[in-house]
Amino acid sequence: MSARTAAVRAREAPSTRDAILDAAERRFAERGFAGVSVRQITADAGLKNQASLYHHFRNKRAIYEAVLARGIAPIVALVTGDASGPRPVAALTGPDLESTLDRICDYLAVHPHLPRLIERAGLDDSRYLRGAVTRHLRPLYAQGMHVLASAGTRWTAAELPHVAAGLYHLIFGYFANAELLALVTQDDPLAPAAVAGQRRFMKAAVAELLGLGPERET
Amino acid sequence: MSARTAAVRAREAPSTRDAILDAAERRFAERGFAGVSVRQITADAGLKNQASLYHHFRNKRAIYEAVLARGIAPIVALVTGDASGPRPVAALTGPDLESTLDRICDYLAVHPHLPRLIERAGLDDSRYLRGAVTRHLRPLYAQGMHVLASAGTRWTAAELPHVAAGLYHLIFGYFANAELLALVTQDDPLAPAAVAGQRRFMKAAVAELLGLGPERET
Amino acid sequence: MSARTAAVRAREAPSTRDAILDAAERRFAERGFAGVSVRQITADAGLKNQASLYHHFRNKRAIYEAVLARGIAPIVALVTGDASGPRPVAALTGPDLESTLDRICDYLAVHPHLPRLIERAGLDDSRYLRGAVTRHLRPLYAQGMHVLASAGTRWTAAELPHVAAGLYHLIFGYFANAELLALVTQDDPLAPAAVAGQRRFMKAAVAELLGLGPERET
Amino acid sequence: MSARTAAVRAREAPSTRDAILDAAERRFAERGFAGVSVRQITADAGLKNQASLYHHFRNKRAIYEAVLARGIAPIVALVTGDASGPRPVAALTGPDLESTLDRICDYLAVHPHLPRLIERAGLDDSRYLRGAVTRHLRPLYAQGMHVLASAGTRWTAAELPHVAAGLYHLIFGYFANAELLALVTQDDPLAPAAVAGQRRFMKAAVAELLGLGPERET
DNA sequence: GATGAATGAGGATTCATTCAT
DNA sequence: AATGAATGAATCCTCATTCAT
Repeated sequence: MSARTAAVRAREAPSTRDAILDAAERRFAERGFAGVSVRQITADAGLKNQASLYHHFRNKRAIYEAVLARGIAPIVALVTGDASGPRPVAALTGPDLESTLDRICDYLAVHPHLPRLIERAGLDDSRYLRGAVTRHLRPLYAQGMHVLASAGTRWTAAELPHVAAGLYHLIFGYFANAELLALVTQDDPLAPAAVAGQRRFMKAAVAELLGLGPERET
Repeated sequence: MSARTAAVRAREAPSTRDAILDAAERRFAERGFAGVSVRQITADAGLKNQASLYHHFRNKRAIYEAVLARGIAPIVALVTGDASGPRPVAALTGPDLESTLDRICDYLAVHPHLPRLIERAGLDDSRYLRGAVTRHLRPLYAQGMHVLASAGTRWTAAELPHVAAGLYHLIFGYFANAELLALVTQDDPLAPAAVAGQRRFMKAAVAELLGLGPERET
Repeated sequence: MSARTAAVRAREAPSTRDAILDAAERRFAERGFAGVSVRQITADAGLKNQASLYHHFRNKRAIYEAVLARGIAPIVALVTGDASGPRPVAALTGPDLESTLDRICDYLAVHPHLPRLIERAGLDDSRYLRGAVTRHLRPLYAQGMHVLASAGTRWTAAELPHVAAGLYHLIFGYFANAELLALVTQDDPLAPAAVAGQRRFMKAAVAELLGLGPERET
Repeated sequence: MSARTAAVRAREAPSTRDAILDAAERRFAERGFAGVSVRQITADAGLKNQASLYHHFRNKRAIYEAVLARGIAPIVALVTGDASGPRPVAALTGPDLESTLDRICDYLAVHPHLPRLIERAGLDDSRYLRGAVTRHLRPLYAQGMHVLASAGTRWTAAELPHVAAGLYHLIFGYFANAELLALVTQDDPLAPAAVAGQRRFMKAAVAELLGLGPERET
């Protein structure tokens, strides 16, 4: 049932449920959980009545969690290299590093409200997302730490969490704060040229921080 | 009378207005603008009634803006070196860099909800904080860009905005997301040891990114 | 379904919406827009909660406007003779005049809060009812002027607006101010005898003012 | 004390108390008792704080009643011929009628918000102005009835109240509803020409209704 | 699966009023 | 006489949710 339903769903048009999630994702990213009303979501989803929404989700929080889960999953997959196995040590050391960063950058540039949503969730009172954290973020973190440790950077074990957090903010912060950045720089941070610039900077910075960049090898 | 009153006010009683701002600052940092009710703020501020609050602020947004202004100012001062003049090129190049980062780190570690508040504001629908941005953040950004440009880093002019954003996220992200980090790492990121670690990492990372670190001089 | 539903609605249950309008009409007539609280209206309408009301009307003003529209329409119809065409010149000249005044008098005596409501609306800050005026009152006025002009009274064109206003106040004022009148005269102005008296006076006065009364012909 | 205080007050500048009454009079006329806030009144009166107002009036209602009393008195005086004695039978019969109507018309044209205020008070829930009615309006009414009765009109005793009410509405309605009239006719009803027209119409109508007009003498 | 109606709780804000200064 | 601050109650309206259809 689960598999078949999913398959059917994937094919079969925006399916209301997805329309709700789409609308909610955009809204939650822009205004946060408390700043979005169920009414807005249903309206955006093309429903005429809020009651319809409760056919698909138990309550507002359930929508939020579904949005979060659906948004985080592909990003996690991006980092772990889609194969959710524990293999991708290379992803952070060899030439794979570059392609991983490229994929992340591509994805975030196209879905800038996802990092925004996630960053916001991180800032929110943590008891509201304990679930998502333990389910998605902690494994990701654990793996990242493992990779970092076995990659032979120059950082001590005690420093690794700081490195990890730093990389995370470096990469996600740009896209998450695109709107603010636009306001400050008066330039569109998601324009192709700007994204290209960010990609270059990001790669260089990551390489340098990890002590693996080409510049350091000379 | 006016002068004395002001002086008295500055010293003694939290003056209601400050109590409101204090309460609001904490709440807004934790839950965001939409997530905080005026009722909560007044209660936290020790007022018996919401109406009292409106004697000091026109509306909820005015409180928010006052909180933001009050919170951003000292941080801006920290970066610019208190003297708001255009002098602090050295702050990012010479030995002053270290002390500036130290001061920032110290301040953020003691007031971790301020970076959280600011980061949140950055994520919020920008039209709600256009004021704060143009008043506080843009000047700060302009100065940062100026300093970066004259500091002789290896980055091109086009890359500088990315560098600036990166530094910002690197430094503020850690403290802003302390609670999330605690959840993920199961360790207190604001414990002295952790802060010390972050300080070391931060300095090293900044030095490296700016191409001014001791390692790069060889 | 739509047609049948409408038909059903028209017959049975006060349909909530009408209950709201009924309650609001009475209240607004008694106390004016500002003097009535939404709470009172919902309570009078038999609703348990104010929120229910907002399912039928966008806000308090929308209720007010609906009440006004619903209240003015039949009165306009009364004056224009139901057929909203431009025919009713006779209504003010021939024997129809008497019957028109009779119908108006009958209607106002049964719904005394309608003239009260309308008079109140006229006194209120005009920007709040510009809509109702241009939609209902101006056409009515235009038609009245047309009839008056073609009725061959002794008044000049410049005097006609004053005549029209005078007739309006003469006819509606009595019923609108019934409560005040009761207080002053210590008699019920809506008692059958009193209404009959008013009917006689009204007819005589109108006839005289228009120069069409039987007394003047002798 | 009363006499001297009054004398002093009359001389001595707008005296706050009068400023409050002036502001309240305008506001109450425009929006009615419930539609005016104490804040607005104090602001209009040039006071910086609502508390100041309570130095001069016990509460909002006291202001309203003072405004009403102050506003009605001169109008009553106008009708009764200033000498508040029971003499003015002539005022409605002889040549004095014209001059009385002239004085009323002059006064109302200059103070159009007074009839508006009074008409509004008449429409309001009567229990709020029972005081004003019994103190000011009932005596006026009684006297009017007396005059009418002894003036020898063609109306029967039973019809006289209707005549009185009709005259009242005829005369006061025009000025009270000036704003509405302006909206409907798209002309300023208080412009000199319009007032002159109203004066002519009013005199003619009153004369006719009382059966005393020059036309009727033939 | 979708909708219209209803509802209790709570949202921000304003009300008239009082008190100490 | 005037003001700043405080307050309980009320304002209009929106919240998320449920139920019958």
